Amino acid sequence: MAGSGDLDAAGGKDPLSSVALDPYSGEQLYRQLYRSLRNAILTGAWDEGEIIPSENELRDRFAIARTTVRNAMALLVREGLVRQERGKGTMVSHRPVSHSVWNFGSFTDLARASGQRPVTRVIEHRIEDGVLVLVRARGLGGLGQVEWLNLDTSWLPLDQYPGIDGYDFAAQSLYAVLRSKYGRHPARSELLLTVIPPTDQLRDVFGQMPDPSGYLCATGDVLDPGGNRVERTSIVYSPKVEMKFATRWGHGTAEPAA
Amino acid sequence: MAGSGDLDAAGGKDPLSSVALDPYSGEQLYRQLYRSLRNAILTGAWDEGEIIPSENELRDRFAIARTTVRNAMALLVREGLVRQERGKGTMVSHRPVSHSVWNFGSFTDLARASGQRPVTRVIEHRIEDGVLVLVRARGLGGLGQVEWLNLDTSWLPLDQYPGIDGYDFAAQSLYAVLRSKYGRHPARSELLLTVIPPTDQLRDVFGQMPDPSGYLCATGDVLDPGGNRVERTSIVYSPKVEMKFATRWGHGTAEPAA
DNA sequence: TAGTGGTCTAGACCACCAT
DNA sequence: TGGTGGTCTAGACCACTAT
Repeated sequence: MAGSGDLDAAGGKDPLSSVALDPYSGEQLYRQLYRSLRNAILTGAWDEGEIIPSENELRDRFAIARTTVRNAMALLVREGLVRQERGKGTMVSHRPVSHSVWNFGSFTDLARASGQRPVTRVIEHRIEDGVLVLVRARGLGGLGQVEWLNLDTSWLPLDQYPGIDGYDFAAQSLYAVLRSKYGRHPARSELLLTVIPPTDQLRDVFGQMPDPSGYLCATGDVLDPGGNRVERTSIVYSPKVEMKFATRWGHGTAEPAA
Repeated sequence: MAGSGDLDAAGGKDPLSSVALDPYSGEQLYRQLYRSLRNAILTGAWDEGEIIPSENELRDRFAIARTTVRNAMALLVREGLVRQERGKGTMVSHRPVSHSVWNFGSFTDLARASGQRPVTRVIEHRIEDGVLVLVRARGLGGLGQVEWLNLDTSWLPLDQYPGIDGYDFAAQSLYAVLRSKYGRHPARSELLLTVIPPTDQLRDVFGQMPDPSGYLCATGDVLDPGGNRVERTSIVYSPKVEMKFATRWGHGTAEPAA
């Protein structure tokens, strides 16, 4: 079980304790290391600005060449997840979103926070190349009138979730089924924000007037604590949803340079 | 065709004929090679899609390690000036590259992560109702070509910042001025994400083809540690910027309800 | 088959930072 | 002074492409 298997004493922690690299897995070593570090960072294993294990330490620990470590680091640097400083070390550079009013968390949380009932309508439920494609409109409402706020598409491989096409996700929460029936526990998500043009389907669902020039769309993966993909998802947001974010810069004396 | 007379023959050309690397110049070897290749590419020594000398050829020619050649190549690839294909070679490319960013850090962070120089162009600088309206295009680049990634608008009240309209923010960082001249220290921001339709100005700045249906825009306040507004800002992102978000649900073993 | 870029090893020396 | 990342060497094997 991943998650709370930490060890060590004296405030010790080891976000990489359960990580092992397999040269025969078919995946490149530097990619495995990159994924492991990335997962630890995005899981919040280290705080903003905290120093992660040095290149030499990672080299010794995983018995690989430093070049391989540096290849992994290069990917993290390019993504802006870490920054490196000679003489000091490699620091986490991830700026977590805090106190977002409307976040990308679960829709049920959002509904609960606003004190309204979440409503789900299944719009599509089809199998495509061994994958269940589930399209749901999510809204808040009353009985007579529902305000539709999201259009969620989920891709669920049948080999990973045998029989999942038999559920009625208008009546049951998808995540509840994933947890109780398949033992999968969504813990975090990695999303890419894009703008998509209006379609008839979106106009139909959101009923927005006037027609917006584009909709905000978040596409990506929902992952379990170990960094394994639970589902692939795409969420289109109604213009009525106010997407607010709070970011903070640096720590203590650190300041944004521009 | 005077002087260096190796190879060539039929249509022979050698864009690197006058290039020599000096290990004692103080500049790193891979940077010297990078500059030489970059210069040759930008002066049109090779056509779009044309294959430049292979890594092994450059290694032998300049008597350096292949790692050093690859370090130079990595810079060119990151700038989108070349693309590499295994088995084929390294080809000149002028395709735009995308920039992956996690959350909304400062623009300097983006530049630092991509290892390129941040560039600022002041597009508007006017006073309106006692407020300095400053519109800046922010980009990454090079001397020859700049890739514009943001269009930032800042609103700065003159009563709060007397004389701020006298600075040249193409030469100085806005935040550096706010800190050093006005003692204001930006620490965090609260932003609202929206989609805005294309305008001629945006098309002009980003030069995106095809025209996107909308641009991602973050509008809100930049605050100091005490929560006082430092500036009001609006940032429009180029479609080339890949906006990534990581979210976490609950804490430890907590799980999303839906 | 010969050549390409992709990955990896096992070293080395350096400038820089914290102590 | 010991540790860090930055640079560099001199190899190696691989998957892939072109011929």
